[in-house]
Amino acid sequence: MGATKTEHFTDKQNEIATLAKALGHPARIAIMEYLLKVDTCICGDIVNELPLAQPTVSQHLKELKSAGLIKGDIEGNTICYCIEQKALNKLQAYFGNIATKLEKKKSNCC
Amino acid sequence: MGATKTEHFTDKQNEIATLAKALGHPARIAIMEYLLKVDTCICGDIVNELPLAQPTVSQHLKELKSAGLIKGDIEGNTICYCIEQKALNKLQAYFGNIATKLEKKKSNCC
DNA sequence: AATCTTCATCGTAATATTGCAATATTAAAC
DNA sequence: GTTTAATATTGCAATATTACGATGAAGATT
Repeated sequence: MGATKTEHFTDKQNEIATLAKALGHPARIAIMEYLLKVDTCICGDIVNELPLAQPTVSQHLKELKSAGLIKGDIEGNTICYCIEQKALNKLQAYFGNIATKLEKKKSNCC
Repeated sequence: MGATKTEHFTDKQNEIATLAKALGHPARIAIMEYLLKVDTCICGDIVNELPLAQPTVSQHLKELKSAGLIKGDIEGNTICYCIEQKALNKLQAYFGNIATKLEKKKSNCC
């Protein structure tokens, strides 16, 4: 096996899982944090920021992009990668909602 | 390889990545949502809620637990699994913070 | 005590991920 | 047009994940 049975879950569940999965690696968290920190988007130096080889970083960027967490614009022979705000808003809303509901419940269990 | 190079990243980055990774599967998202919805914690019927075999569900629960997203108390021969609120608060805070910073930035790029 | 119920673990097959060296691609610089 | 610089792609080895049948452990039921 090894293949996730996505068919059986709702679109929303799959969407959140995809976003979470893409962030489920410290290198990709580090990339997001770097993109958040940097003002200009001359993002060629992500490789220098990370302790990983260039192809590996490129692959992580690709995964973040295909999950919709970042977008990349070609600009000459450099590429400008940026955080896709919409995706982060979704995550914020999702976890905010859960946290709020948990607060209300105030666990009558465990 | 296949093994993540966690040593090179900060504890915080690894922590968030671990939480995100654990949520990076629709079945585990579904489990969390079910735990959130259910009032009582007679959680033996998670298996019935999901389109997966019992050992698979058990394994997903184990992963959620080892990531610190849920906790489980043995109660007779059933187990009461509940959401670990602290973990959800961390996620909320993390993504809330990023979303806020993005809002302030108002992208001068891409 | 034999049985049932609930859940965990083991073993294993199929597939996915991680990481990198080597190699391509593409555009700017010369 | 050749070189340089920045990024992507390919191919591959090591490891991890996903899923499930079979089996085990342990309390509850009869």
